[in-house]
Amino acid sequence: MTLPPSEGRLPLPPALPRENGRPSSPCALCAARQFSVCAPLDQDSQVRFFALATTIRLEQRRTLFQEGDPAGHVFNLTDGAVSISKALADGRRQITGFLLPGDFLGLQQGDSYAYTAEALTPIALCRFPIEKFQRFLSETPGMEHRLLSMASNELAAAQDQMLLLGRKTAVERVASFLISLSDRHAARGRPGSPISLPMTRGEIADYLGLTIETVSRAFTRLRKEGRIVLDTVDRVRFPDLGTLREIATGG
Amino acid sequence: MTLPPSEGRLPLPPALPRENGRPSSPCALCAARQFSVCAPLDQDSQVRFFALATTIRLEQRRTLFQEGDPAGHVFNLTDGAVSISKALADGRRQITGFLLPGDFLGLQQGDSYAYTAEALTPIALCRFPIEKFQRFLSETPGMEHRLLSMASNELAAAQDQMLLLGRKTAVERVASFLISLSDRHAARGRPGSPISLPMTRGEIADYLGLTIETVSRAFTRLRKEGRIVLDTVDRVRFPDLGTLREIATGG
DNA sequence: TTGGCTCGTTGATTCAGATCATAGCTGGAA
DNA sequence: TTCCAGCTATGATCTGAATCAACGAGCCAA
Repeated sequence: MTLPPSEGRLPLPPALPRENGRPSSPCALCAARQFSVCAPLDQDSQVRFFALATTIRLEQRRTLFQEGDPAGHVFNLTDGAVSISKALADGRRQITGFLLPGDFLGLQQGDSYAYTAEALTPIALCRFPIEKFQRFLSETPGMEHRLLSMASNELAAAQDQMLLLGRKTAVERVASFLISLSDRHAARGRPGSPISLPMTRGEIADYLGLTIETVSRAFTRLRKEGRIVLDTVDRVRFPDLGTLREIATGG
Repeated sequence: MTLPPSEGRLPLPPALPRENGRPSSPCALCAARQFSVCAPLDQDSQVRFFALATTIRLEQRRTLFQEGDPAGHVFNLTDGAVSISKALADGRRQITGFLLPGDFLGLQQGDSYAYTAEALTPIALCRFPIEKFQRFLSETPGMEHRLLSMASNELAAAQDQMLLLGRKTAVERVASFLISLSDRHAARGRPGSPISLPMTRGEIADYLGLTIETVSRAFTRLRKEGRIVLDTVDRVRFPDLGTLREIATGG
């Protein structure tokens, strides 16, 4: 699966004077900023915050960190898409979330990561040493509030996903997945249709608690019933979001 | 299902001078305090915090609030057990969590509750008007930090539950459920075995994404294999937590 | 150009859990 | 004490999704 370089995704920020170092503040150029943890910071705080960060890039399919690794950093995704997942000893895997620019990773209790994070596309992130991040949190009014608000949203999304995994049929799951991706694009001010799918059918299956074959059959059925149009295998249009939303919610 | 009054649960706090009003500070007597959002507060802050609260009791099987209700309050559970759930239009229901004393409810974005909360047993709670609670949060250092830490824990638990719902077999789900209840009891300094189950088989089924019959069969199988002992239908002993834990994690 | 990957789709068959049906148990009400 | 309603357990059957299998398309490397 190859993504068109300039379609359906936020552009990578332009190369910076001290890429992989500590440029003064490229935040002004960061397309993810307004959706990130750093959104409420004033100019001065933003500079202080960014000074703690190292900007990182990672190629598609690479692992950012693994479940069980000692947790030394937290991350703010600025470009690309990431999956976070947990696995059982025998290899069964559940993807618990797909992250988009502005999403935050690594917030954990304890001293090791509770899940694995992998790049679905080439990604860019701000990486913060966890102690510096914690200190900044406690010194900067509004930051914990912002993180709490983001965590609340994540918790609500997690509950929706539990309803999906526990009680929805295969077609309802796929419809819900597409709707929620579309909504997240729209919430970031980008078109909700068409959207590109940066993940494979196998990754969608691991997210929805299904197999590859069942996901494929659900796509086929939605396509034959006219609920979706597959321009390519990784590009979906929604002729009738309303009906799709009804399917997704079991209406 | 009747729970023995003084076994397996924290005792209800003794009747207070102004029950259902605003007593000065019974927090000293509150068995849930050290596990609650209020744990890190000093004596003075605790009194100010409690002054915002109304103490509430609710009978078994009553609804505290419903998905979609306008959200005016947040709650701190001090005694008993609560289920939180979401439902689809046709009645399919997913219980997303069982809350124990010290757990916090109602934290939500937007102006309505995103889930339904029901009393599994007679319960006692501290109820806070949401604006007063928010104001206290912003005025009291450490409170948002504490809530963020609680939300992180909930998020980690939610991810575990997604792995369960997406990828575990029926027996693994029931074993995981029992282990996690046992662990939560132990974390509160109470015995991890035997434990009482304040919920019906139907509620366990709605929590595990199964049917009543499948939950019942899984209990029977675990019992016949010697992994659990059912003293009564709502009281479980664990002769071998190690093996049960292995079953739960797919080992 | 060819060969060998991976990925996605589709068909045939199997199976874990859902559904349907029945019966025993328990606790509260009369 | 009896009765009844709700809960739990268990057997029989059904079914949605998993598994097993085959194949075509796209892509890269030789």
